[in-house]
Amino acid sequence: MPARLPRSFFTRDATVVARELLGHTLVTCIGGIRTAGRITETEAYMGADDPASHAHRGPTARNRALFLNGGHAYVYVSYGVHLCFNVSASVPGIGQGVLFRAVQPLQGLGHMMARRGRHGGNPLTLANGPGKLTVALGITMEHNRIDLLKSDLVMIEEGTPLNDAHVIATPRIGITKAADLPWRWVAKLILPKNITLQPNE
DNA sequence: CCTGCGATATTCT
DNA sequence: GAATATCGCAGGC
Repeated sequence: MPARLPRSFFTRDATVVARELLGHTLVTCIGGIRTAGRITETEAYMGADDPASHAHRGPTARNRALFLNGGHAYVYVSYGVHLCFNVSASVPGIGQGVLFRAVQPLQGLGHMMARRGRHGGNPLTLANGPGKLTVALGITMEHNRIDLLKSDLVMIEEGTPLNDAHVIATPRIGITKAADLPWRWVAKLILPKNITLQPNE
């Protein structure tokens, strides 16, 4: 079993954590079922200085997890329907975090497919979005605020880091404020449909 | 292939 | 009342 990423990985700025998370492994062990995915798409939210961040206006009942020490889970309901999974970054009192937007299924494929129901048939679209990823991995609001370095339910294990040659930085998705900042990172070999490679890339 | 829209928690005006 | 860190469906081409 690979080692977990250490606390010092998560206590840095969210922009650094988001970039460095690519290639590592998001693991859940829920109901005795181990599922895992390679992290392929992340976004950084820089807290007080970032108008697109949930933490921009300070702590609330919902966003409290973002202000915990780096390495804690922040799970929230998006558009009243979907769950999104984040990890807190930086140090206690600073509301930074990283949104997980996509993973490549690695372990427990059958369980992920079952959790996704009739949409689980295609491995390429099993966990390629923030709402899909939480369903596939079995993440719920019960996992909000847990410490990913201590919990046996949700954890981040060491994988294979990606070189800059294999990573693209782009603007974040679905936001209107600070929409020009390139704080979304995507593993190049698994490109979302709205990205196209140039011939010399 | 594409575009429009419903669902509806939480926060802000 | 309006906006939002989304997804899947319906319908048109």
